[in-house]
Amino acid sequence: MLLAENQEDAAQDLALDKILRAAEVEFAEKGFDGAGMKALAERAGVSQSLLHYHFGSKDKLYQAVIRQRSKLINDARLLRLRVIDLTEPSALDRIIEALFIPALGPEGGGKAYARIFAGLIAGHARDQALVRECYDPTAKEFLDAVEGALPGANRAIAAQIYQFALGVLASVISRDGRVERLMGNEADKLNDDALIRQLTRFVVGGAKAIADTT
Amino acid sequence: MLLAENQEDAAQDLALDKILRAAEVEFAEKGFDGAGMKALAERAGVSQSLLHYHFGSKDKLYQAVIRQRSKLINDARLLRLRVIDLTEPSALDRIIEALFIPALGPEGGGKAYARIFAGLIAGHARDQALVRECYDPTAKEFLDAVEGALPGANRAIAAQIYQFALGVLASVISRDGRVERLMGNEADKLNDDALIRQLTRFVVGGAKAIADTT
DNA sequence: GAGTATTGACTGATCAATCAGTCAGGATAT
DNA sequence: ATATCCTGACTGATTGATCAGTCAATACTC
Repeated sequence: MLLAENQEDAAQDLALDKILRAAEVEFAEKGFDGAGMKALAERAGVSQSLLHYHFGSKDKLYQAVIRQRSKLINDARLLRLRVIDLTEPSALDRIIEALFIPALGPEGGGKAYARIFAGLIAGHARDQALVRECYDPTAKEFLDAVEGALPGANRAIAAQIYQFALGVLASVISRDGRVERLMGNEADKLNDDALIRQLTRFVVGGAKAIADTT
Repeated sequence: MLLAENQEDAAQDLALDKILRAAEVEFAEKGFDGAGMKALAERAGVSQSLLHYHFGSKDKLYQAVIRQRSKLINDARLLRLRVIDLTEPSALDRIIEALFIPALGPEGGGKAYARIFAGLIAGHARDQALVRECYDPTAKEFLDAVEGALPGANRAIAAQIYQFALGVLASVISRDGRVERLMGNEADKLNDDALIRQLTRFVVGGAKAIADTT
C-alpha cells in the first residue's frame, strides 16, 4: 500500500484486484441483476466464496467497483477542471472536455465501466444513493464552472446543461455500432479524438443556445 | 380485437392487456433480469402460468411490451415528422420536437416505459436486435429529415445528431430528482412544456454547432 | 530458536430461496 | 362439444449466501 499504487496497468496479482476487474466487466456486460456471482468468480479465477469473504455481498461488490472507478474518473476530471481560466473565451469548451475526456480515456476503464456508467444514467432506484455519493460532489464543481464560464447561465440552467451533457456522453459510450449502422457507408471516419471534438462542439453549442434565450 | 383498439386510457379488462401494462411497469422498475415472472403476475392480478400461456416466455413478453409501446411512439413521431416543411427556417426545431414530444407525452407511456427506453439506449447485447427492428426504420426517416433541414449536414452528421438527441432524451426521462437536487433552491420551475422547449433548444443548438464547422 | 498460538486468505460443500417454465385439468362461452 | 381462457401444483435448475475447515505466514512465548 506504500508504493506501487498504480491501480490500472501493472496488473496486481492480488485476488482482490482480480475480482474487482472481473466484476467491472461482468457487471458491464450483464448489468447488476444479470451478472452472476458464479460466473464472476470463474472470470476472476477464484472461488465464489472469496467474493463474499472480501466484499460481503453482491451489492457491496457492485458498490466497490463503482466507488473505485468513479474516484479515478473524478480525480482526472477535477485535475482538468481546476486549471481552467473561466474568463477566457474557450472556457466552456474546456469544461466540457474536462467532463468527457476522463470518462472516455484510460481512467474511464474503457468499454467495461462505460456500460456501467451508462446504466447509472438510466437512474434505477438501487443506484440513486451511490450516484449521489460518488458523483454529486464533483458535479457541483462543474456546475460552478459552467455558471462562471457561460454568460446568462444561472444554477438551474447549469444543472440542465450538465445533465444533458451526461446523456450525450452515455449515448456515445454505449453504442454498439448503431451510429455506424445508421450512417451507412461513410463509417469509421471518427476516431476517439474526433468524437470528443464533435461531442464537445455539440454540448457547447446546445449550452449556449439554452443560455442565450432565457 | 376488432373494435375498441384504444390501448391506453380505456382500461381493457382483458387479462392480456393487464399483463402488458404490469410488465411495462415491472420491467421499468427492475430491468429485464431484475423483474420476476411471479411478481409480475401478482402485479397484473393473474396467475403466473397465464404469462406463459399468452406470451410463451419472459423474453417474448419483454419484446411484446417494447413492440407495442415503440409502435405507439413511432406512429406519433412519424405523424408529426411527415407534415414538416423542410424548407422553412424552424424545420429542425420541429423535427426534434417530433422526436421528443411523443416519447414524453401520453403515447410514451409515462415514466414506466421511459425507464425501459433509457435502458435500451444503454445498449445491452440482448436488446440490440429488438432496437434494430423497432426503432431503426423510423430513425432513418428522421435522418433523412435532419439531412434535408440542416444545411451542411451529411448522413454521418445526421446520425450523430440523432444519437446525441436520444442520449439527451434518455437523461431527462430517467431523472429521479437529480437535476432538482443539483440545482439547489430554484427547483420546480420546469414543467413538461418548458422542459421540451429547453430540450429542443439544446439539441438544435448543438446540431447547428456540429454542422457548421465541419 | 524451537515450539505454539493467532491471524488472514482462501476453498468445497451446502443452504434455503427463487428462478423461468411445464402440465393436467377446471371454467366458460359459443 | 369444441375451443379458448385460465389456474394450482409442480419441477429442475440456478441464485446469493453461509459455514466449517485448510493452508501459509506472522507473532509470541519460553
